[in-house]
Amino acid sequence: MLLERPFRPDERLPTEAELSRDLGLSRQTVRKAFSDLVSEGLVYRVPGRGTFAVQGGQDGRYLRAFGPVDDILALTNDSDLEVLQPLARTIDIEAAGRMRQATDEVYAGLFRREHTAGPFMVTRICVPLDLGHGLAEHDSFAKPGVRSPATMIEHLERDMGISVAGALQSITAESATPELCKYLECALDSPVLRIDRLFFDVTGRFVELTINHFNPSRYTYRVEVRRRQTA
Amino acid sequence: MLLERPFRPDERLPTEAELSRDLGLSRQTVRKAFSDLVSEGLVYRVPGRGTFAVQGGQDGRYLRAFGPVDDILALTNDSDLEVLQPLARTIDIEAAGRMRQATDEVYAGLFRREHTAGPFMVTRICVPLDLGHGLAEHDSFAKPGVRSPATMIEHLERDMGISVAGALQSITAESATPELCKYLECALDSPVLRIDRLFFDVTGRFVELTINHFNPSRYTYRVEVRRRQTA
DNA sequence: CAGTGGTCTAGACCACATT
DNA sequence: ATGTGGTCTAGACCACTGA
Repeated sequence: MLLERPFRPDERLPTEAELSRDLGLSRQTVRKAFSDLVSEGLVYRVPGRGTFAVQGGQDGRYLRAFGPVDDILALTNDSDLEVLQPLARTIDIEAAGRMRQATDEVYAGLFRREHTAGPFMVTRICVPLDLGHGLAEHDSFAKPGVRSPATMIEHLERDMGISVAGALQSITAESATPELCKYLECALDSPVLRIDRLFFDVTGRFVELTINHFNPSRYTYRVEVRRRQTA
Repeated sequence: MLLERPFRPDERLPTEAELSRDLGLSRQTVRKAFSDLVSEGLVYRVPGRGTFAVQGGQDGRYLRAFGPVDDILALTNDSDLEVLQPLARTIDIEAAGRMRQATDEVYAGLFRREHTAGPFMVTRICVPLDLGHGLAEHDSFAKPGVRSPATMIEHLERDMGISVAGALQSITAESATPELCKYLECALDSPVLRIDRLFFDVTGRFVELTINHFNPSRYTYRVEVRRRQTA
């Protein structure tokens, strides 16, 4: 209510001091309002720089859940990533489109995650060209057969200076293709869980697309969803 | 850090005034700390009464996501619930156990949700005995064949005075059984999406268990997950 | 250097619960 | 009447950013 939309993506919003002065409210009240906007994912704030509008397109068809993105990758704990097809520059119109890229090219590769109990997930990972350049040199993503506890998100955050803010997930069920059977050690046409994740950073830019297939006998996706508590 | 665990479920915690005095902090600082605990789902607060510990058992294996529970039921929009098997008192050891009931009995029924495009979901709904008594009289749940835009959550909240706080979800893929094929209009052994939801109220008590099977060609589960922003 | 957001203190008034 | 959490004001200091 406080701020009149619309703001263009990445547009800088008025500062706390300005709003406090112009609206005749205390700074703490303005801060509370901004804090709520951040919680709703409408703006992001950078200490020393200001407050900015998030890129739009969150078309409301999605449930908005708030939680540690790190935990989405909870499967990462105690699991290794194995390179099946190294990350390489590829033409992938669909992936490029879903990440809203201007080109048809992305960096893409095929990977597998395994537990002690065996492989439970095959993932195709796609990243935009500019981010892929730096990543394609890591053995963890580029060397066929290499196993490591790597996570693409970690590399994006640590080495590329990106702050991943969240992901859009689409979850469905599919039949196992011959390729999936081979990698997941399941029967042909048996049901597999498919989860697509489109990651975005704090500015709303899409930074990674993963298409994940899970062997349901070795993995169940568990999520706790909580009603937004305004307390 | 502020408060030393453990607190028993529903145990009353010190008030803001007490902590502020005893710890030598301002009340606003204590409030901020409580606010964070609420966000993490560790306590709940009731105006005029106090602050209470949430029932334990959240064993940490779950991703904690924060979002409007109402939206979990987003599928509820523009969809009707059809009674396949009315809500009735039944012995269901597994359901009773998952809801941590003392007995082996629950109220359970089978329902179906349909779009204009046709049925897309079959759901088995289980509620504890004490809650079921009041619900089994609603036509929306008790009369075979009845279709209505009902939601069990709505009834729990509006008529039973329960505040649903969230749900534990387990998501996996299964093969369609003959019964599911009939109801979901899909092929035998085709993949279906299964989502189990265990709902709890603000005190941490489990109030409903639903076992949902989706026809993946008519429904995809979409969720936006965001990293918890402490801003 | 001035401006930004992040944190903290201190005090006020309110609606609501309990006694 | 008392005590609870919810909200607001007013002012302070800090770390960090950018010019």
